[in-house]
Amino acid sequence: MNISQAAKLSGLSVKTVRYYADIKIVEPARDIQSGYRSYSNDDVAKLNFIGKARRFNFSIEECRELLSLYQDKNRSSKEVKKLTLAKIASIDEKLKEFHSLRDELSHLVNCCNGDDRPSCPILDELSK
Amino acid sequence: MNISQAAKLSGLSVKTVRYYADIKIVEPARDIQSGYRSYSNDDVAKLNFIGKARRFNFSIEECRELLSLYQDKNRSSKEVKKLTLAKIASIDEKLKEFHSLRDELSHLVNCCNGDDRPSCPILDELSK
DNA sequence: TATAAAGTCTCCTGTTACTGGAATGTAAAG
DNA sequence: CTTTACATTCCAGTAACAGGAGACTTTATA
Repeated sequence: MNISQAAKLSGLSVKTVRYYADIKIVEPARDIQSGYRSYSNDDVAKLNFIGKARRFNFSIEECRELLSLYQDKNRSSKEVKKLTLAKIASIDEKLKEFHSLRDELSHLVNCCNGDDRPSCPILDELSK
Repeated sequence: MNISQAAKLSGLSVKTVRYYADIKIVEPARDIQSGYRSYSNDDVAKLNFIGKARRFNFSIEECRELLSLYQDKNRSSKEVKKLTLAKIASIDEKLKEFHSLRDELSHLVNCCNGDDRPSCPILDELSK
């Protein structure tokens, strides 16, 4: 099938699918006549896989790794679990950061009158 | 003072400080002899301000806005509060996303044996 | 069948907020 | 006077694409 069909089936944009071909993560066959990319069902399955992994916040390089594990019938689930645990840990870090950011900001907002006068504890804090 | 001094006082890297000059957010004077950037205490205060605002997850453009509010003695605290509330809202969104990501991933991890056998519910989920 | 429209191709630029490095020039220390 | 430290500009790279130009192929319509 052509690229737009593959894009539709995988829920990705044509641009993204073409990008994935460029970076050699999903490399479709080529129609010799037209030079058009020609996607198999298997290619679409890979696109789907990557799309999902991306939504789980895995980077492209991690997707590459997961994909090769996925295609390796002898892989151990241990390896996949390890990658996933590392991902969870990095998400936890971000969660912590954002939580404390949020707390500090909302504290500042609560101290700020939000009126037409210039006095503003938010700016005061930023300039300390 | 020279750029390295300004960088040290503001807790930013020299590269970053130079970058901030390039994008015209903190524009120091120039030494006519050497062409070196020459930072005043006021410039350093701005660098500090920006550094803090960045740590609060404000983008450079938002920093620009906050900085001009900061320098406007007639600004109303309302404007600053509005920006900050918007920032909190966007952080809340990210928090929500990351929370649900985390939950899904840890659910998958709990289902995965993590042994030397190939069966892996994580990959199964990604390939669905 | 001629033409128009839709789809595809490659290549280039821009995004965010810097970081690293090369080549070169200036200032301070010995 | 030379070494060393610090400064300058300019270019490339980062992550993961999106947008657009110009050219070509395929498909649909008149």
